[in-house]
Amino acid sequence: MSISTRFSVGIHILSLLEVNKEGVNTSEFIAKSVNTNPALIRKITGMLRNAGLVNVRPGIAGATLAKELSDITLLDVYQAVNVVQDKELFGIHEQPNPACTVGRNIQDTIGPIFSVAELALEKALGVVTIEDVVKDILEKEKFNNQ
Amino acid sequence: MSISTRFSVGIHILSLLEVNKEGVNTSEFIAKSVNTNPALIRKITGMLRNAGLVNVRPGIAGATLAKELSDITLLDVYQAVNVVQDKELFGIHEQPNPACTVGRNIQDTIGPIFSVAELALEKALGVVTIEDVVKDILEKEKFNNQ
DNA sequence: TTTACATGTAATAATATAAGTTACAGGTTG
DNA sequence: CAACCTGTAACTTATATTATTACATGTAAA
Ligand code: FES
Ligand code: FES
Repeated sequence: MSISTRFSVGIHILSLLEVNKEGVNTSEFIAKSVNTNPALIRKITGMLRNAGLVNVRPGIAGATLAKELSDITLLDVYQAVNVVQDKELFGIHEQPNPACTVGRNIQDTIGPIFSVAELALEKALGVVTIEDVVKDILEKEKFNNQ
Repeated sequence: MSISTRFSVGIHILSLLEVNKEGVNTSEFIAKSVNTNPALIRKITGMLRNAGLVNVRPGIAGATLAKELSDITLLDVYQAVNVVQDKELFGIHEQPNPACTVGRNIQDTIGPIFSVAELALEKALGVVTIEDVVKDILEKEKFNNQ
């Protein structure tokens, strides 16, 4: 099992909006860059818009960033594209046997532990910004062209 | 999307082996406790055995713990039941466009970042043992019976 | 205002994984 | 040998992802 690529695609889109900020970033253009189809890009862009991360409107070609690069964390993107519902990173088996000591307590015991782990993950995503990502991309690019 | 319940079921099984250590924990017995079917329990028990966490052998009824409770972390279980391949918690879109600055660098940039987040998650799981889980279950049990 | 084009969105299909179920081969014990 | 259990494969069902197609709606320029 892996977390949906909507997350990495979301990061990709935002990075592209910065790197290609002089151009017009239509869903078709972005789709070619990501190597998928425009409808999926529009769906994800819509999610990013709902989260206040990009500007995009019906009929008007191209999306633009709605916030400073340094103000968008990977956690923002993670939450925006809705790959994991809150407190549901780990699935917990439903309806364990209430007649069993373990069964009637396991969910309440495991739940908070899983939440701590989930928060640790989110914290790690929260300290990285799209600015960091773009800088790293441009550095790698420079290095490869030497 | 959620990580497979094999993880929570694995924790459930190990906890049950301790709480019911006086009894014979056959796959059928465990299945009733977890509220699923015996074949799935045998599959997961087999994974726990491969990871050296339980003793279980063909023809012999019942599984037992193969290590001290305090020596089994949730990370051990997480890895044993194979819910997430190493370095693959986050899916990354394949074949981004190599003709694009972002496309030809995004994977190498995102990969390490995702690894850090994944390690943060695993670290959080590594500090909790099955002993902690069992203790909490028994505490909750005592509290509910007051 | 009409034409061209972009976004929003729904419907559909293909693919992958999880989880439930059934069946049976093979091991162990009495 | 008989009863019982584990290991495992096959099949089914359910669910989520991703790709694809289609079209309504919005915008702007000719
Ligand atoms: S239902 Fe008893 S251990 Fe989960
Ligand atoms: S931004 Fe991902 S391929 Fe160009």
